[in-house]
Amino acid sequence: MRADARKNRDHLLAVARVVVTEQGADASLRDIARRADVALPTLYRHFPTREALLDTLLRENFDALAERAVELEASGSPAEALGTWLRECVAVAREYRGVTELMAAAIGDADSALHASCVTMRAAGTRLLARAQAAGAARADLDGAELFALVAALAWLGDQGSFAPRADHLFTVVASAVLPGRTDGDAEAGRH
Amino acid sequence: MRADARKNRDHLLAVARVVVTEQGADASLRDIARRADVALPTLYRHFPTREALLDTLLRENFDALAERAVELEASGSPAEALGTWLRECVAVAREYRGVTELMAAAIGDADSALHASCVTMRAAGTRLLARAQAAGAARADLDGAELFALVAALAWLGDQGSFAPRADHLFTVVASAVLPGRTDGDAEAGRH
DNA sequence: ACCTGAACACCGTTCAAGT
DNA sequence: ACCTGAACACCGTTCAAGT
Repeated sequence: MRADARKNRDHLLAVARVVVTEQGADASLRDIARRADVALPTLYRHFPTREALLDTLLRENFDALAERAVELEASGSPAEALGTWLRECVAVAREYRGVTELMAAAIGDADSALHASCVTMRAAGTRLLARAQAAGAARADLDGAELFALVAALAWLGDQGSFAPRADHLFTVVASAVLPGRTDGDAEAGRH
Repeated sequence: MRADARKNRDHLLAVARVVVTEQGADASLRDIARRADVALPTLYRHFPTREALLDTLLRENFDALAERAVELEASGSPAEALGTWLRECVAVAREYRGVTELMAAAIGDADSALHASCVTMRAAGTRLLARAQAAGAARADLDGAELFALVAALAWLGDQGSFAPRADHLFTVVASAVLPGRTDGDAEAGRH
């Protein structure tokens, strides 16, 4: 890649991070290009699709979650590991508004630029879930795809302004369905 | 209201019902007006806001849910009544794509045209929840606002194509958190 | 190889003019 | 009282032309 192109790409990404933080995943691409002092077709050249751009913004965090899962697999109780990881997943999925719809679309579309990251994340969750199930700590009738969906739904709740104040408590409620009988390690037990 | 205006209004509503079913809650207003053979400002005159239009489409169903709650309050076990009502709520919220975001926005905004309907619905749920809690059947640390949020989240799951096949099962999972210990009356127990 | 101006077809919103 | 044509400011997407 030519030096000027590299510079444009990096700058576009930095600006996109700001704008998507402000406006969410459906931010105006025109606005991003404008604020990056670049013509719109330049943005399209580097990121042919809105998803390609968001993929680049998200992949880092998604892959970090997969690594984090490996870490947690080796430590603590299976139940606590899963609970902690779920909480961190929701936090990452909430980093930008509107990402949950994207996750849902990407996991189901092999052609999506985000697909690989989502599949990696789901696989990591599936391993943690299986370990907790083997220990009898997690609901047996759940699979990784459903865990992924629950994470997305909980992140979605946090994205809706009027539900956001309840999002933490509702995480606890749903987590208690995934990990029945677990009383330690969740947000509220840890708080008092 | 003048006869021609009434006719326009009714026709707009009928067309909107079709278009919103096809395209979801963010359907093109221009398209609705076009397919109703009416100029765009005519649509704006009758429904000054997209929300005002959707409110009219939804109010009927939302109010029916409130009535349905009254019916269920007087019948069967408190747990079964709540479980049945929750399932029907999710079904109504899934009637049009994108309604869940709208519900979340409307419940938190007193100026929204949908606000009253949402508040009525939440109140109905709160009564059913309180009855189930008094019977020791429902989780004590939940309130009506959280129940409303859970319904919206479950409906949202059903709206995401890739999650939709899991939506029924995830309803059962979440319902089991709201109504712990209940083994009858849910979709899966009823199916075998 | 990379960038840009300019166009195209859309959208929501609003105003002044018609009947 | 009600409806409409037409304009405005936006948007995503793409092409031909520049360096």
